[in-house]
Amino acid sequence: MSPKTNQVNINCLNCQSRQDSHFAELNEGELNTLSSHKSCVSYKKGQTLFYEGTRPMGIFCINQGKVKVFKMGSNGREQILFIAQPGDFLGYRAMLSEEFYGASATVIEPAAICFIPKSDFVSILNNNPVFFKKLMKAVCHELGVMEEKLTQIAQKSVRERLASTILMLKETYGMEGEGSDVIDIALSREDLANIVGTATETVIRLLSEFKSDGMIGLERKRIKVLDVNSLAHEADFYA
Amino acid sequence: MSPKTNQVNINCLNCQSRQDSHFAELNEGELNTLSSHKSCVSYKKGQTLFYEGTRPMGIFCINQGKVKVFKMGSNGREQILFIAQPGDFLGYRAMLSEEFYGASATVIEPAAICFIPKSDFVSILNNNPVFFKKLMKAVCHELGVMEEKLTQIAQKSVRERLASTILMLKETYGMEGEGSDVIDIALSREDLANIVGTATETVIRLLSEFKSDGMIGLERKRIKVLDVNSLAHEADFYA
DNA sequence: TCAAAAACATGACATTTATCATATTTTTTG
DNA sequence: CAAAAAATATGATAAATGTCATGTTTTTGA
Repeated sequence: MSPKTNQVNINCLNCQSRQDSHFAELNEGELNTLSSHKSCVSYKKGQTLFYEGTRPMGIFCINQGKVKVFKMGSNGREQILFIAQPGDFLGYRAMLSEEFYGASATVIEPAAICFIPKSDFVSILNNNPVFFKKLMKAVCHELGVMEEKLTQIAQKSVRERLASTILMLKETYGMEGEGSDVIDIALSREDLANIVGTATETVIRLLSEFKSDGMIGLERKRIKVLDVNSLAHEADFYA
Repeated sequence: MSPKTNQVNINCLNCQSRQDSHFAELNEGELNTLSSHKSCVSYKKGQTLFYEGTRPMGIFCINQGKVKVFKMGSNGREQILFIAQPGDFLGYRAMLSEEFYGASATVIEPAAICFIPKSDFVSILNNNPVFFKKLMKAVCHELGVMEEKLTQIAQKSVRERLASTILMLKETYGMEGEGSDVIDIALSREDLANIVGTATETVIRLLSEFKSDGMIGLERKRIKVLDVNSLAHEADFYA
């Protein structure tokens, strides 16, 4: 209808991000099925893929960009559960447990994201036991990761959690080769606070301290990790 | 060898707890396979089923009793992830993700627990897609529950979390009918603190306050919920 | 490009919660 | 049963962090 949609054309067969995804080992037939049934859309920063409390109709597969997945607390603050990047699936947990979405997903860096209808995804799941097992393994791993995060939030100080989060972000989203010490996400201080589970002001203050101590550099929004060892020390034991 | 073992004989076919477990709908053949391969042991309070960091060799299925599953923090305090009861499986998450145990499991109320070797469990999983799907659904649900817990710990005050935990314990472990307001677990104040994620002294103080305010009663270790509404109010919004 | 909005930053202060000390009660065990 | 150990309880205090206020810088959008 509209003269210009934000629809984009991505074929699963040639998808660069597929190698990093659970779809890596699907056969050509399955990939063609996916390609012909899915829809692909480009999103701007701030657009929301799905909202907590709504019913999942399929899964999202990220081709490009980054997406924050978060729950809204009763105080109105977001708790960011993880940040998805190319190759990641979104929304399959709620779909497979047949529940409403337990979290919302909002784009934080311009993205291209494919949507695969529930029926197609489930049909692949039913016909490909290897894929099913791989996904099961992934969910079980995720659960372990979440239990670890829970323990960290429950037991570590904000200072320790921030140091630990910076190191994690560097590992997960650090650039390749040259400048690998720069965290390559445009994260606001507020988002960072919502990962760590603290107030925005506290993050700002602690970042200043870490900078004064020479552990990190701050250029605009980008955080540069200067001293991994000191940060690791801050992260490990009670301050 | 030993003149008197703590071995017990439980047949899956007649197991009362099976109705509450993921094994509820296995067929007779599968149940017989389970029964002939598993071993069943009775445990006293304080005994440990498995330790964080070790390799899973199978799954534990609880017939009787209660077990706390926890991670040890770097400060030496336990973070209790959940409390398992009859019908619950333990250790399948790490087994299916092919990782070491991410948590330890220790008996908190005298228990009878069956151990099913990995190969038997996996073989049922491979031959029974319905069971596999059910388990997948359960893991996905668990993940959602864990994400909710994470958000609560990150965003709510200790007071709110304690009120919320008391209500949860009443729901999950409350007795039937008469006296359904009594939480039927022998939880030490320390264990309770390790669920809530706070210091033992803080739990003791807050329990005293809740008691003064008439929201709960304390008889020995048992907590009696007297005013659900007030507790819910304490749990929901910032104190 | 410029104005408005959003994000970032810093100070002052209040509050929650952890920690340490110590006393009392309950439970365990020889 | 008595002694020892563990759990519970309470007070005093300090530290960490949240909240509110306000100013500055950066980003956004017309």
